[in-house]
Amino acid sequence: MTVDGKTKIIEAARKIISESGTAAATTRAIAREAGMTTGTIYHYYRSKEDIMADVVDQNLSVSTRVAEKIQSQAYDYEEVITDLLEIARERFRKITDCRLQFYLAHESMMGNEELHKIYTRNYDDWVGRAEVIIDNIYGVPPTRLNRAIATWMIATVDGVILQMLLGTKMEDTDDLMKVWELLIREGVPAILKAIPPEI
Amino acid sequence: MTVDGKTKIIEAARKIISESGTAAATTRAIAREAGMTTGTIYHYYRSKEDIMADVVDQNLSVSTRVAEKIQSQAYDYEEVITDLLEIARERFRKITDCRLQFYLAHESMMGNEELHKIYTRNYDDWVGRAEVIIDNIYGVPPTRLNRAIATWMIATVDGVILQMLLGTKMEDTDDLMKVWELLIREGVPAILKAIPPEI
Amino acid sequence: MTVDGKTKIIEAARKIISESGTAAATTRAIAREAGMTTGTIYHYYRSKEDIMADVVDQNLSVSTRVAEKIQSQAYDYEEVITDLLEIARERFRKITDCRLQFYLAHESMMGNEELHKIYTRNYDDWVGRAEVIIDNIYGVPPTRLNRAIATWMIATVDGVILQMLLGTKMEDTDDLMKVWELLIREGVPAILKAIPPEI
Amino acid sequence: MTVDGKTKIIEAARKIISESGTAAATTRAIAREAGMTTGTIYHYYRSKEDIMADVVDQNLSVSTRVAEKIQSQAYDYEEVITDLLEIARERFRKITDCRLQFYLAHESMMGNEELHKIYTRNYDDWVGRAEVIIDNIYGVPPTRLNRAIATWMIATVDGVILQMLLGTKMEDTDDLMKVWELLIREGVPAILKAIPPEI
DNA sequence: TATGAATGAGGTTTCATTCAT
DNA sequence: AATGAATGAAACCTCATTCAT
Repeated sequence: MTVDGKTKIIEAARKIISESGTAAATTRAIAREAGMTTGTIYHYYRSKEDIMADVVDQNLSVSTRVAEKIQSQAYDYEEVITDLLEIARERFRKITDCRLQFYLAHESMMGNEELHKIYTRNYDDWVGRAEVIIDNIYGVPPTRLNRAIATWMIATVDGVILQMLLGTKMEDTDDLMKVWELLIREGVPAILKAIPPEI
Repeated sequence: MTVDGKTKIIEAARKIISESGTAAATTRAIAREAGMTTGTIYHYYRSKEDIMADVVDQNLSVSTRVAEKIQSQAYDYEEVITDLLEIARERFRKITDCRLQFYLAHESMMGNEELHKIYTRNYDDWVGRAEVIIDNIYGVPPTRLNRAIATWMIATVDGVILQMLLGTKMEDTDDLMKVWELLIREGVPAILKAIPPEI
Repeated sequence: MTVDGKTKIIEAARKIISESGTAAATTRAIAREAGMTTGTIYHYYRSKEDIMADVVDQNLSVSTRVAEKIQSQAYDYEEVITDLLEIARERFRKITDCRLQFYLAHESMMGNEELHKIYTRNYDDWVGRAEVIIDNIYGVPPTRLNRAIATWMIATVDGVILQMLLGTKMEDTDDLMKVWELLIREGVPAILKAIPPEI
Repeated sequence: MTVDGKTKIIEAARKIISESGTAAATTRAIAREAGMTTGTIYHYYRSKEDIMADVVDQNLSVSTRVAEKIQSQAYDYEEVITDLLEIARERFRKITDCRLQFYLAHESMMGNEELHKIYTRNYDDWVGRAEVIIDNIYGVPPTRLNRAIATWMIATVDGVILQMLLGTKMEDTDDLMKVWELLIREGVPAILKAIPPEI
């Protein structure tokens, strides 16, 4: 079964962006990588923007699928912790996909309305899920700060990935994972316990 | 006292990038904003890359100055906490500068070698300082994970700012600040206490 | 009875040009409008130029049919006048067809050799017919200027239509028609009478 | 004194359009004709459309100047007739400029709003002037049809030029001019006289 | 110091046309 | 007959950089 044109184009674009950055992902380069001419690209897509939209879509759909996995289960403490660890490990491993994600974030910031909507929706979704998790697994009544805590939890992984992408010499991933686990197991409960009841 | 050429150019570039992103920062645009012509720019800088390097340098030096302030004091617990809170509040407030920083980070990620070096050096520096702080204020003997913890602390603020820049509907800053304080005061100590001594 | 391919193509091309101009009449657009693919078009026509030639041919053949109607009658003054009025009224009404005609004229003007030949032939024909009419209905012996007069008569209607197509705020069509009638009934005879016999 | 860039570009564009049609007036062709590179063109103009706008402007301003010449005088019959003859003769002679004018008319029809406004304004202006002339030189009281007559007078010259541009084998210009003169001197008065007073 | 015209490589996009199926 | 993927030349346009003045 031959791979169809759109797939080839998206794969090529992903590869180039991951390896050489956005600037290198010109239509000509994508065409070359995909083994076709620029003309052919426009047989499948109406503009470069459309190509990028598809690249994003595919990329975010992966992230979302991971997130969905969690919610579909009952909130068993150990299982959820394991999943949260897995999510981080997964993202650290597929640093390539993250690169794409940051490209898209950048585009979104630059005024791409379409992407902006997608991102707003997605972060809202992710933070919402994290909040539900916090509400349910720590065995304490929900507080007004739970959503802010959820925001920090999502943010913290993004921040680490940002550093990875920036190429900082980082502690080996194992140490980072250990701290992530400690943060979930010890840090968050400690924070929750410290929140005064009147809030 | 007349402002010299280099300064005018850097200021112009900063303004354009902050307001409209790196893509808008063409030599022509910078020249216009700086009140000179493209030709003149090349009297002060040999290439656009050199300009960008200076923009980053200046920008990061501001962040570094803030960080230095902390280290220059004795490690009084309350004072350091206050400073850490202030750093976050400051960054949330000056979201514009963060924008600039993020744009440059993007550039760096996407293959700009010069920027890459600068960023690597800076994050190394910041994480190092954070580590020293952790080593000193919590009254527990340093562990092998302290550097990883420092990494997460730097990362977490970056991640929140990323969400701000993406325009996500966020909790109000007050809540975010409260959680940040709780993380420093309660979360980190809890993590440190939980680290088994053999590590 | 199924409509054959060529007809479908020509109809599609006519529709597109009338509504959106020649620039919009790409092979892809024509194919879509005709309910076929670009490939199929090349079963019926060897090139786009051939398509355009047929479009013009059909369009002009309509105009010519109108013109022929006149000549096939005896030169009864009232009848001819009525017909001349009808021709103008008809053209003012079917402004859409004129649009097509004007677009094609533009193409011809701008270097399309094929179209150029067709137009030359057609105007020659029309002016010839107009000349015969002038020779016959006004009851004066033909003069050397009759052909030039015929040229102006053809031209004058074209010019008014040009203004209509340009969207100029025009007098209502009734007034224009009255003047056209006066021109035929009074203007032309006056001109003919004034031509000195020695010409 | 060296000719400046804009002038060179406009001259080049005019030359190409006049000689080879719009389709031939690509940016590359204009650049080559003007003795510069495409890049330089964009130093002076922001888009091809802007170039064309200047081409139009210059062109129409010539026509307008001619029209203005008439109105500034008292309405002496012989003088006005001479001027009207001169306008037609002038336009027939400078057929090159007319070519440009028709290009612009076409663009206007194709949806160029800017041009559309210019054309509407100009034709309004021209017809207005023609009406004033008719009102004043024929020594008959103005009728309701005078504006329609003015419209036809403007249109008729346009129509003849259209035929010229289409490359029809035309009567020699002398004959056409004679008929134009007869139309002004004999045709129009005859029409005016025939208009029933109640209108 | 400063100018700004000029360059030229490379960007995205369009489109008539071909050809294996 | 018909498809539609593929081609490739050419369109408009951008921009860092150079250079005579």
